[in-house]
Amino acid sequence: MIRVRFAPSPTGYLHIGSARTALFNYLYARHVGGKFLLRIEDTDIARSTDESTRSILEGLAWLGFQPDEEIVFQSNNADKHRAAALKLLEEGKAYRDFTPKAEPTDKNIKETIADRARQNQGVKSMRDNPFRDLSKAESDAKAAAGEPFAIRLKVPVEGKTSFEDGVYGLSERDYAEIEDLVLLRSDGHPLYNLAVVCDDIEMEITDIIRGQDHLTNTHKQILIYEALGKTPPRFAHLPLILAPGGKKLSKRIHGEIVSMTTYRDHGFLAAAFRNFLALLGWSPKTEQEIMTLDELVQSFTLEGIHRNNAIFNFDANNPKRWTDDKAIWMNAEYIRTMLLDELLPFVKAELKSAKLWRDEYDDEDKAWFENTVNLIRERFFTLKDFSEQGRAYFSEDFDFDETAVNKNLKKFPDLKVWLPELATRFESLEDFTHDPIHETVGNFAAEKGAKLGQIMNGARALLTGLAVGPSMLAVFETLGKEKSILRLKSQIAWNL
RNA sequence: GGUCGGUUCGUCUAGGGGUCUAGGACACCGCCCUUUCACGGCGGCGACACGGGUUCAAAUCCCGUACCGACUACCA
Repeated sequence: MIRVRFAPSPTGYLHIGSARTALFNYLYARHVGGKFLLRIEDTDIARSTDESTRSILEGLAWLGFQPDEEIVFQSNNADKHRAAALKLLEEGKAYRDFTPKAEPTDKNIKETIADRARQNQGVKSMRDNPFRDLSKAESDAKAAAGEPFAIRLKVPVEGKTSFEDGVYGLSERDYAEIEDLVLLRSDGHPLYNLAVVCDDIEMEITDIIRGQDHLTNTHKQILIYEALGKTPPRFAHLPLILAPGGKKLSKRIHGEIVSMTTYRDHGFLAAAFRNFLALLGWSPKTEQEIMTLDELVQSFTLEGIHRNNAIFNFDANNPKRWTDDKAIWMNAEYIRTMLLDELLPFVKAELKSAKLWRDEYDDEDKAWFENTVNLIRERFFTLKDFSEQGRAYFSEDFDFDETAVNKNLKKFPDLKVWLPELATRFESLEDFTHDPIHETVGNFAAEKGAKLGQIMNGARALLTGLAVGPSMLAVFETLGKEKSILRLKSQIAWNL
């Protein structure tokens, strides 16, 4: 039985890269008929928060990835991790390091590490720790005397680790490049690499699919597996999702754009976003791009995953491009092509949250509601559009777009009397449907010596507040005789 | 600095020695449709990082360079 896990650390909301990692794990598990598990890696007490855990769970739920077994919280296993470290110490595969803990500097931590690595270049061996070969008696004595110590893995002097990565192929690393990593902090807290390995063993994980940033960690973890006498699982590393310019996509620099909840809150359909995410770093190798979850599951293989990083394209300074163009397009594609019945609940929820929902839409006005949604969805990009651009269809209280008013109304002052006049013509219309409306407006335009478009667009501005939208005949019909007349006569837009 | 990885249109990608004058999608531009448009149809722009090899033949294999990224913590 194949068992995979998604293991986020709760130090923020669900990141777009993590979401994709979760997606790929999920697709892989489903594809091979295995299990998809979830583990919260909350061992960094200083940075982990319950709030983050909730946010991550919420994001996963939105995307539709429910774990197949109970969620594992890594912090609950700290005792087991400690025991493993002690066992390795006992067996002589690890040692106590009595070197005093270095005080953290306030400088950028990444830079500090790189600087130190540069300085140590060619000078420091990975095996020159003075406590590495301390006799057991001496080590025990110091420990008994209460001297604080960390426990480090005793990496062999000669040899190399190697594994076959499911995406990157054969990966080898000389022991000389790997430090004697710390397993247990001097305050007794187990560290990441140890915790991960122990938990993956405990959870019987067979395949680890995670970000490429863990590629080099893998060698350290394999060393731990070996020390523990366990066979390592299979590994597959995913290329990263970067920001425009090829830089790391971070919440600190890029803000809410990297958070999954942002997409939900901006009217994205989970199915559309999931589809978009799947195509970032993976390809079905066909020309089909719109794929249902089932289709994704069916065609998902590790071979389709790329080795090069993908860029999540967006422009923070351009509201129209606040997120990746293709993601927006895909959402629009879903909105206008999915089964209407599947879309309706989402529209209902959106209207409810905008206080535009009326219970009649579920009852006597059901047909009207469905037709209207079907009519206006053609040009919409997100669910938000139903309550914003589409507001005039559901409420009398809507705004007039400035360009619509200027371009289609004020530019033709005659319309100020013509449109109310057209409304009067409508009053005598028995059958307020496509053909009679068409005839009435056509005759009216001819009478006035105006172009049909001039009348139609003026009416559009008055009836919908916008310069764009569906065919006006459909709009008249949808809004109905009463509202059409009322809005044509209204002088509000003229006084703006 | 070291180790490792990567490099096909602006972006996501197909391709893995000949079928490549490099295919698709998004974006952009133009035309058509038309009462508007953000729909639809048609078309256009646009890429194999660079330099050496190997080969009859290289986007595809090898080497080097450049650039980008990851790791190099008693973070995860």
